[in-house]
Amino acid sequence: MDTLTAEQIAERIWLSIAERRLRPGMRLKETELAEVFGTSRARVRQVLGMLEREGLVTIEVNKGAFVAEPSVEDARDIFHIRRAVEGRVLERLVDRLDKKKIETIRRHVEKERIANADNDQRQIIKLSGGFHQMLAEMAEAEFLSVLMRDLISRSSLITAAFRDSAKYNCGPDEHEEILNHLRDGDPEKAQEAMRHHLEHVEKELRLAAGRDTPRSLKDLLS
Amino acid sequence: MDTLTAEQIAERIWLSIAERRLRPGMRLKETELAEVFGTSRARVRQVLGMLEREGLVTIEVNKGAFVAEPSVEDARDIFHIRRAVEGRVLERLVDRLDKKKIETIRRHVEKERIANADNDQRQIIKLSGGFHQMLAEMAEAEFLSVLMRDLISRSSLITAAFRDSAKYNCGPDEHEEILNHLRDGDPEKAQEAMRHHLEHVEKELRLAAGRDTPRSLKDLLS
DNA sequence: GCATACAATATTGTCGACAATAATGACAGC
DNA sequence: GCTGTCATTATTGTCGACAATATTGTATGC
Repeated sequence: MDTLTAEQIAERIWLSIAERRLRPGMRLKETELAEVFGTSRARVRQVLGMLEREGLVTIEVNKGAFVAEPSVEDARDIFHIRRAVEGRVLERLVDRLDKKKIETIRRHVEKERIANADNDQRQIIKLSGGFHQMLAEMAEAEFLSVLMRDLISRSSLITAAFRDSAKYNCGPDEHEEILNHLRDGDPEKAQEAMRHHLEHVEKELRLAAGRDTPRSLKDLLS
Repeated sequence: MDTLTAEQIAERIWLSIAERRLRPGMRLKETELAEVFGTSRARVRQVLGMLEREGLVTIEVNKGAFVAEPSVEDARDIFHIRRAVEGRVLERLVDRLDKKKIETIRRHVEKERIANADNDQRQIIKLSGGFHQMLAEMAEAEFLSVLMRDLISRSSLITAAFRDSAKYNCGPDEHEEILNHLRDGDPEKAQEAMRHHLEHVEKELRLAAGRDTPRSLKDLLS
């Protein structure tokens, strides 16, 4: 892979943020990124624009790009909206799922299980988001896919920022439970399982008092 | 106004689409746009990227940018999701509105009324979207504002594509009704009025059979 | 010694030139 | 006269150079 596309670079940065290698507030210099990915500054700027739109970085004019620093309120809002959107997705899914799609999802969950067994963090993160993205795409509403992509990005950042352990331990069991209810054609239970899943993820965040992401040195030293 | 910012250019193009001067499918050549707005191609490309993310234009690699052509399904989906999102906004608003904010909204609706009386299409479109954007921002959830902006853009395109008359006759009366219920602290009635408002707008679209936007000459001549 | 002004450096913002690709038109062969 | 091929033109994609701005370092006056 010689020349990376903007999307590929964006994914790499997203993964670095989700893996907590890039922490909220960190500076993202254009020339550095360009060197790292062996590309031009122009492309890096394009990528940073995409990431800003997805809420992963903030860009200050004439200052530069930084990994975004979501607030506790942001975290709550995102999960709140996400519960609503995932609900709509499942609503739409019941009419649209056939054996073939169920099988596709099943294979995906299987991959998640393997990645978990291997403790392959990068794959775990990618596949975990991919599960929800796949459901949104099967709902066959263009905008829901776009929206879900956005929500997954922001959720990844929030998880990285507020989670206690470095481990991304949202195992595939809950995904499989949702899948099983979908297979059984039981939308209510699928909805319930999804709600439970999202609440579980949110509960594991430290949203109470201590925040992980000092906004500035001032906050850090006060 | 000598040099326009990317946002200003994007707004101008959005307005042209909403006013039906730019129709779905129309080609948007970079050099032409650059000349029209007295700017560089680089900036135009930046703007086109923004508009693509908002769903207003589609970009085909090595082909160029075109005004997006929403399908009937897209239209239904957008309004479906929009109803849900506007509902969440109103939910959050009840706890957050004070006299000052109510007054701000009231003044906005007043402006809408004036624009309507003057039959100033451009102002009508801007203010009509601005009403919903204002509510979303008062809900104080960053992501809801971003989301609403997106939904408003796409709704404008859909309205332009599927509406019978050229007139943008979503008058300020329904906005005022929502405002009144909010002022009275009656969330249920506000929700009801919003639902009615959005359904009214959607009902006025020709989403049944005939579509306004031929995807290609083949469709047009078959 | 401290603060302020100024210079040097680093970083981002903007643009125009060139390369790559697609669309169009001309021409030759049949 | 029609079709396929090639050349021409038009348009988009990419990049590096330069300008504008912010940051850091240095010196100077008090």
